Amino acid sequence: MAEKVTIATVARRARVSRQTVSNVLNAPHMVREETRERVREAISALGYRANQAARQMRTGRSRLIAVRIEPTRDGVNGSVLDRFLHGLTEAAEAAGYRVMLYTASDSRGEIDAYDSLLGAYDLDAFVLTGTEHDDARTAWLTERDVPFVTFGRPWDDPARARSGARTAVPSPHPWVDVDGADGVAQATRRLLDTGHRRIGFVGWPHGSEVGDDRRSGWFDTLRSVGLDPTGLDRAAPDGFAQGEAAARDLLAAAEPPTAIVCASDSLALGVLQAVRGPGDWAAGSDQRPRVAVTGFDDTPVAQAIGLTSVSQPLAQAAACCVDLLADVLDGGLRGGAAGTRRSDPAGGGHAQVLLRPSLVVRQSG
Amino acid sequence: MAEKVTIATVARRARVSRQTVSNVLNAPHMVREETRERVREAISALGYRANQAARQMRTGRSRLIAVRIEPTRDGVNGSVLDRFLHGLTEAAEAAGYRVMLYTASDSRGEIDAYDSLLGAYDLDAFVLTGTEHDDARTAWLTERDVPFVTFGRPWDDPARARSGARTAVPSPHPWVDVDGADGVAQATRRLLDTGHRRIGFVGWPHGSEVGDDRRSGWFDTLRSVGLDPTGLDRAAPDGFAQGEAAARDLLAAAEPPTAIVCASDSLALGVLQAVRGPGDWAAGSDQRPRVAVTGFDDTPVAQAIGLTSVSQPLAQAAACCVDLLADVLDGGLRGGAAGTRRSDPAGGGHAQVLLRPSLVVRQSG
DNA sequence: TACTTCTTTTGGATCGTTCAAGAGGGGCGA
DNA sequence: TCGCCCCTCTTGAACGATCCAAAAGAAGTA
Repeated sequence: MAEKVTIATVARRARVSRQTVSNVLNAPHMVREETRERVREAISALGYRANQAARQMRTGRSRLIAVRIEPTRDGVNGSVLDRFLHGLTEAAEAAGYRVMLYTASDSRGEIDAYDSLLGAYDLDAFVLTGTEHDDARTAWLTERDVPFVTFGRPWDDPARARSGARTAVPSPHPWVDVDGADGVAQATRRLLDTGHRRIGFVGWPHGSEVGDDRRSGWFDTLRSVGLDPTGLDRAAPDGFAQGEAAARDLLAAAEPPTAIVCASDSLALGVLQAVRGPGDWAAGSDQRPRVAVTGFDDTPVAQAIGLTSVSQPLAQAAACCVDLLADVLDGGLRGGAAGTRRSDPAGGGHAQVLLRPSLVVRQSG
Repeated sequence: MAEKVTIATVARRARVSRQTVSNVLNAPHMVREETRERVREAISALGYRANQAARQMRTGRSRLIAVRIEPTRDGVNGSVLDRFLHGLTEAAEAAGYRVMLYTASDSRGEIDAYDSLLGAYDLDAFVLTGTEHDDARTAWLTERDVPFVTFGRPWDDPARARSGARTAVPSPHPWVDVDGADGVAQATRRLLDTGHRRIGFVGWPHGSEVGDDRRSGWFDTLRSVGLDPTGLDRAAPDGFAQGEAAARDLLAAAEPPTAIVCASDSLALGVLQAVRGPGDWAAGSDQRPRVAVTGFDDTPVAQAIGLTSVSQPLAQAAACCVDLLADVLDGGLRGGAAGTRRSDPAGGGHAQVLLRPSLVVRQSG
């Protein structure tokens, strides 16, 4: 077992003091070029790595970011969080941070978890996935000046949230989100472009912010080209069977739609079932279905089944979360990720990023 | 902002010394009942929480466990790791540990990650998911006496691995796994019980340990009742289209199988496609398919589509991983999880746990 | 009373790092 | 020449916990 390498070991070898080594690491400009080089050489020769615990004790910063891991959701959308987590971990590593997990069964439990994590591990920041109306968690964190970013808009004021970053309204906290309305609009527009005129929508029951936002993308797009969406949408809880039932209902109308846009892949899978013949299922089939179907989230199932779906840039969203946090934590030293639509804080508001999803076109539509 | 609560704050309030407070926390038996109570009262009144960084600096233990988060796999099986992670985090919290994530693109990168994590954060242990033949990572960790558990058997010697814990062969390191062969055997046996005699198998190409293990469950079960499995299995890389192709090939045989067991839900989904009529897809349908199909992993897709599938007890597996680590780290203070088949170390080997999966029967078979 | 033994408490040292303050040397203007 | 500043580097102290050695107190024994 090799001797433990500390800053003192490095200092001895480079024939300087501990503080100089520390300066090379944290404030290189204060050290003369020649000395800096000598210290760097010693560091890599000895394989020195700064001990985070000791650093944390002095600075109060742990370089740790916490994110909640939720129990797998019902339905097909299980792997979304998974992909986000992976992106988050990767981006955090690049920025010199690590990701720590915690669980909680509800908002109250999540706040307890914050308390415990902050007390024991001095966490630097939190990433919240999914935001609620009038969120108790964001209030708690804000009150205590704990840095955090949400993946999901603060939906407190629907009218404001709807417009999102497009008008750069001051935000109560930094957030990153994917523009669901835009994704659904892309899907709808493409169907219009390929000649469809009666385009239906199967989404979640009214009242869910994310669901209403996605529906608005379909609604507004139809209206913008002078088509009447009335009677062409159905609301159903997320799920295969619910999607199928909604689609059957929609198709039983006097003038059934020739295409259906869905708020999730789970619903879309059910809709496809209601709509398609057996031969169409094959991934390799180039046979067009009778009714075009579009999903949302581009889950592995959509990929397997050949379902056209709206794909969220999860890795990019995760990278943005880390960027925003790094801005707060490191004092704006890092630039934003490339290609993001970023609204910088204005009038006391916080940074907000709204990403555009992309449409992955497959055989289903 | 409240004053920071340290062990000294608690000591002052309870009118004892710091050491006495520390003893109450780490060696309560050394402190007189009355004093102990007074200190406990002060701790909860002040909301004191031990600072892990300071504790770690003195003791060298961080109470942190690391696990790799992999990029989402191809195919339907995305949420398996997700569920395992959730269970791991929950079990770790209960045992007083936290879970930290890291990424790596290959074995070499993973070893670099170990090095970095150990150097910077003094990690207590690692959980490896998925094991390879002749794994470089386990060798590295063993060499440096870093505690770890693998979720997945060490497959170094196929003959030995096949028998698993059933014979309690000394293991090179602690591991937890799910008995895939047993899961497939359960599925096969159930098909036999419901009258099937020609039962096929669609699995991965030979050479993958997990795949061969699952195939053996089907093979051995047929043989045990005097049936000949010859010609009734097909090998295909994981995926929907591959499963469909394999099934078509199988069904084109002179005496096609009346039921097909699959090594994954992805394959099963493709097999179902090759096998079923359109009406059978509905989750609510009670129409029996022409050919019974069984998957593996009980993914959300299987749940949505009504596919009979073998379900891995992932939460339990995660809890076992934590138990085994706690045994090593805390010196065997904790008992094993209830209801596990546990082989305790014998003759210098390490603890190993082989869990039984369960069959979730749905409409598909 | 003095000595021993056992329990409980105390003060000081320590882990590895960064902060605050200061020392030493050279350049520059008065 | 002196004083001042700047640049570079060094020294001592601190963060908050635990470990260690030893003191204080209680109780038993000669």
